[in-house]
Amino acid sequence: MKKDDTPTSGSTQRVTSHDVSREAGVSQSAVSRAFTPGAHISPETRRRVLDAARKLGYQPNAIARSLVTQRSGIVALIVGDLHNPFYPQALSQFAQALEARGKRALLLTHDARRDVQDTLDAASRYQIEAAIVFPTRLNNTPPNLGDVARGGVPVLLFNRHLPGQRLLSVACDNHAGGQLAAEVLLETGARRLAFIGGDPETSTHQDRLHGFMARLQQAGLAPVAAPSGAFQYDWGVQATLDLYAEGDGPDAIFGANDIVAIGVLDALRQLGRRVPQDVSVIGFDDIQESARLAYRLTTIRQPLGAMIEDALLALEDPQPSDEPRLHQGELIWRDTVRGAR
Amino acid sequence: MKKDDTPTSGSTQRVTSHDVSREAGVSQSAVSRAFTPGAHISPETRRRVLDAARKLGYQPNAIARSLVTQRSGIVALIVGDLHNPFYPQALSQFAQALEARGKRALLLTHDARRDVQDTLDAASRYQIEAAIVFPTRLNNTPPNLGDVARGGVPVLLFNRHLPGQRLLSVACDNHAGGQLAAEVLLETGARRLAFIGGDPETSTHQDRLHGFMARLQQAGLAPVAAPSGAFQYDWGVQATLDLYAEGDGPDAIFGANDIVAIGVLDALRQLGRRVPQDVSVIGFDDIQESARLAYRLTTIRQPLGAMIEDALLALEDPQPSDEPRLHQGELIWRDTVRGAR
DNA sequence: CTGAAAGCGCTTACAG
DNA sequence: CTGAAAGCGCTTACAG
Repeated sequence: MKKDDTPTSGSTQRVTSHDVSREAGVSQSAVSRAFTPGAHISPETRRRVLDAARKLGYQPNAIARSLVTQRSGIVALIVGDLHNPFYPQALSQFAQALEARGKRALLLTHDARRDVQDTLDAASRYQIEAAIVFPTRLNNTPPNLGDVARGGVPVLLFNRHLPGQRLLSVACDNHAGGQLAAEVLLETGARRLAFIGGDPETSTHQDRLHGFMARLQQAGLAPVAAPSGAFQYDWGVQATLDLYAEGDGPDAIFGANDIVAIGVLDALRQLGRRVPQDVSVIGFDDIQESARLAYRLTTIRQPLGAMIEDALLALEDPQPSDEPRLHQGELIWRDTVRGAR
Repeated sequence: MKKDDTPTSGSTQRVTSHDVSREAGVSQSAVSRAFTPGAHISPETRRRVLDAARKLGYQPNAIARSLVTQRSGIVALIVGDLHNPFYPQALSQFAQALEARGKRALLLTHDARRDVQDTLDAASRYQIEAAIVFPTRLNNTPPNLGDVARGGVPVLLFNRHLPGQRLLSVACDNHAGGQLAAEVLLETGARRLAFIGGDPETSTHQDRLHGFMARLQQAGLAPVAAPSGAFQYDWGVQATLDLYAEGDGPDAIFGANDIVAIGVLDALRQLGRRVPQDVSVIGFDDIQESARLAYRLTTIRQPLGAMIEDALLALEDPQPSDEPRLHQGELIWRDTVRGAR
C-alpha cells in the first residue's frame, strides 16, 4: 500500500521561520526575535510566534544561525581510545558542563597513527569555538599544535602538558601527587619503594615519577626500581611479576595510575604477597574500580569536577602559557597502604 | 609590547573560498569544486586552488555547506550517565565508525530527570541526520519518541527496545542470552539458581530474566530468587549478601550484567564462599573489568562491533519496526563457572 | 571545464 | 516594537 513517493515517507519538509511567520501573521524577523533572548519584541507578538511554532513543530536552525552569528556554539572533544575509564567520565562531565553553558560537544576520535592536526582540521571545518584534547595514548602531539591556537581556535590539553609549547592546559599537579605518594609510603614505614610507570613519553608519567623521586631523595632514598611501560592493566601485572622474580622485591609500590595499580594488586595476590602487610600499594586517579571490595585501593584522586570547570573557564579568555593550570590531588585512604590512619 | 589590538590577538579573520579564489585567480565556484569529490574540474585548476588553500590555511566551512546541501553530516549520540563502562566503549566505537563514513558525532547528555524529547529537540536544531540513544538509566523514554522519527530524523535505541513503539532498535538477543546463561549453569550441575537483576523497568533486564526463566522451566526448575534493583556494583553486592543471609542460598547466580556480577563476586568473597566450587557466577556484557585476574568472570559477550555496524546500516534506510534487530551474544568461558570445558 | 548568480535559513543593522 | 533587506559562506543548476 504505502508507496515510496507518499509525502509521509521521511521527506517531510523542514519547517522554517518563514512558515512560522506565515502561520503567526508576522514578519520572519519577528519569529527570529521571538527565539532570541533579550531581543526587542512585544509579549503579544512573542506569544503568537511561539504558539505558531509549537503548532508547526518549529525548531530554529542552529546551522543557519551559526553562519550569520559566526558562533557555532560547538566545542570539539577529541579523544583517543577510551580504555582508561578516567576519560569517559571526564568526557560525559565535559559534555554536561558544556550544555549548561548552552554549548554543544562534537566528539572526535583520534588514533595514535594519525596526526592530531588532521583531527583538528576536520573539527575546524565545523567552526568550533574551542577544542579540548584528551591525551589518552597520545604521544605524538605535533609541534605545530600551537598553530591552531593562532588560527583563532583555542586548544586545551586536558591532563597533559607539552613543555615548551604555548598552549592551554589543565592538569592535576602530578609532581605534588608523586611527592604525596612517596610521603604516604615513607610515613607508613616503607623503605624499598618502587614506581611502576605508565607511558614514559607522557607528562603525567614524568611528573609523577619526578615528584616521587624528589621526595625519596629528601629521605636519602632512591627507588629500588622504576620501570615504565603503558597506562594499562596488563603492564601493571607484568611489571610486578618481574619485580619479584628475584630478590626481596619492594615493600611499597606506587602505580602511575589506578589501572596500573590494580594490575599490581592482582599480580601481588597471584604471587601470594599480602597487601598491605607485605607490601603497600598506592595509585593515582581514583577511578570507580578502585573502590571495589576486591581492591580498596588507596589512591590520589584527581579533582575532576574542578579541573573541568577550570578548563572551561580558561577557554573563555584563552591565555596560552608554558605552565599548565594545576589542581591538587586528594589522598583517598583505603586499604592498600599499611597503618592507614 | 604586544598590545591587545594587534591583528595577531585571536581576531584572525577566517579565510573563505573567496580569499582562496582571489589568491588562485579563479572563480569562487572553482574553489568549491576543488573541494567537492567528483566535481567537474580540470586537474590544473584543482592544483592551483589546493595550493592557494594550503598557503592561506583554508578549510571549507562545513556549516555553510550544510546549510545549502541540507545534509549536516551530524549524528547525535545521546548518553545518560556513563557509569556502566559498556557504554563509553560503544560511544567511542560509534564515533569512529561515523568518522569512517564521513559523519560527525554530536555528543549530548541526557539526565533522567528530563525528557529525552527535550534533548532530541536540542539536537534537531543542529539538523542532525539521525540520533542514537544509549539508554543508561533511561527508564522514562516518553511515548512520543516516535514523533521525532516522523519529523524526518530517525531515532535508534541502542541496546534497549520499547515494546509497542515503531522505532529503530538494535540490541543483543537478551532472551537467548538469558537462556544460554541458564543452560551453562544447568549443564555444569547447578540446581539452586538465582538471577540478580538490574533496573526492572528496562528491556535488557526483562528479556534476560525471561530467557533465564524459560530455560529453567524446561528443566522443571524455578529460580530460587530473582531480585531486581539497578545495573550497579553496590546493588550486586547487597543483593548477594541478602541472598545468603539465611538458608543455603543459591549454588549459581546469573548477574544481569557484568557490573552486577562483579558485585556478586566481591560479596561472595567477603562471605567466604568459593567461586566456582561453592557457587558459579555468570555475567553479561564482557566489559574489560571482567577479565581482571581478581575476577575472571565467565560471561556472555555482546558483539559490540557488529551491533554498531548494524545500527549504522539500519540508519541508512530506516524501517522502524516493533522488533529490535537482534544480535547473538557469545559465551566467554573464564573461571567463575565450575567444570568449565 | 568555467563563472555569474540564486538561494539555503537565519540575524541584525536600518528605517519607520 | 516591527518589517524589508542585506549578508553569513557555501553548492549547484544554468549558460557559455
